[in-house]
Amino acid sequence: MSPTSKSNLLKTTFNKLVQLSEEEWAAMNSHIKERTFKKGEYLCKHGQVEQYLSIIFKGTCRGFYSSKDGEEISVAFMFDHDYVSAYYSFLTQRPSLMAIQALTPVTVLSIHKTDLEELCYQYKSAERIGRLNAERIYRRKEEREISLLTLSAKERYLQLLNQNPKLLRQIPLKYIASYLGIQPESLSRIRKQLAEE
Amino acid sequence: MSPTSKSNLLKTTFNKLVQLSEEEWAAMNSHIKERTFKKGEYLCKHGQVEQYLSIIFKGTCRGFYSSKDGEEISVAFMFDHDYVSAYYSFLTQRPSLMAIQALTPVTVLSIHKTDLEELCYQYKSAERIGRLNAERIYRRKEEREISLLTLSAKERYLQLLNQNPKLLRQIPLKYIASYLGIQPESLSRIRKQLAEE
DNA sequence: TAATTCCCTTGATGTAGGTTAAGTAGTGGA
DNA sequence: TCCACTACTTAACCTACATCAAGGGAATTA
Repeated sequence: MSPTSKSNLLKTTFNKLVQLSEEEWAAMNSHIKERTFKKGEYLCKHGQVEQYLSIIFKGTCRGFYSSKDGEEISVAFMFDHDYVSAYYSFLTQRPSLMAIQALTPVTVLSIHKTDLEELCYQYKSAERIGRLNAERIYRRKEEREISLLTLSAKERYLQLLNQNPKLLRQIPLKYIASYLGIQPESLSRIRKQLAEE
Repeated sequence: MSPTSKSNLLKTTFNKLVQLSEEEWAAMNSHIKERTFKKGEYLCKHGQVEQYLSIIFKGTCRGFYSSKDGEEISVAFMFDHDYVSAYYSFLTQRPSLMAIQALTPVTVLSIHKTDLEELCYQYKSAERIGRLNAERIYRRKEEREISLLTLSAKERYLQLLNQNPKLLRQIPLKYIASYLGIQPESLSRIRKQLAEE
């Protein structure tokens, strides 16, 4: 795809949060950096400080924690045109507990923390972008909390498929299992059950 | 307690988020409203739009959702000097899915959404307070997500007691059970088990 | 192409927590 | 004061999911 369509993606995405003037847009655009990752590479590792707020141009990522006993817990999957960032680390500039890994080859359009702060301070939209993003992901966590507290693993799986059918094809089942809070074996059995119905 | 100490509570609390000038502080203080609730009353009901961001001067509250089958799911407990608000509704000004109930007689110091927006727009701190609050509660949800995904009910109970021993005395066990994602009977068993050890 | 590894599945068995039912103690209202 | 109600507990039984062990197929590497 052409640089123009990448620009368009960014423009569209940011405009959902704040109405940027041509001037603001041009200033922001000049700081956008394209980054690519191979399958399996990390956009952000555990312990690293997240420098970028990015939007996925093409590809699939997952965010995950590591529990004390070394197990990986997937907590988010991100696709084309989604935001991607180890958000808490990005906000606080402290070492990240969450890692972000490319599950396919990935191209993202990134803006650096410093640039975003500077730009948006200048244009009075920084706090707003930050606030709206925080609110958005907070809401998502709240929904997830309800889902974890009230639904069975099978119901959560169906909900997930319903919300995001792409998952089925693109993401290894073991990651989906950990996202659902169950073991891969259990997910296997749930899928078998559903296929038989 | 005197009005002065109430002022002090507010000043201290807000100053943790933003450094307010004397002028900003005076302006904000003039819009603070004291509200009281009896035990069992609601600070915000399901379906209502949350108008206030409040700080508890004295008392204990719980926030809870209702699942489709009519069950209550407690998701937060708030004590003296904590923020309290049906936050998502406050942010979006849409009807709240979360209700907030006084578990004891409660006195809060509240600022109205409109006043906060106006004030802080004027003083350039609005978005900042909003952002920092959203980030704070987001982080809490993230921690809770991990806890729900990786710990057993018994471990979550111990973690909760550890973080907030007051809970033991002040909050009915059935609410704690629902917060932990288990039935009251199961919490009973867990408590018995722990007592025997 | 063979070898290795990873991913997914299946089966057998174990366990945390759910469900149902019953009983006790404390609390507020008439 | 008695009644009704709610909060909490206990016990018996049941279910969803975990754990352990094994095997097959696809993908990666030599």
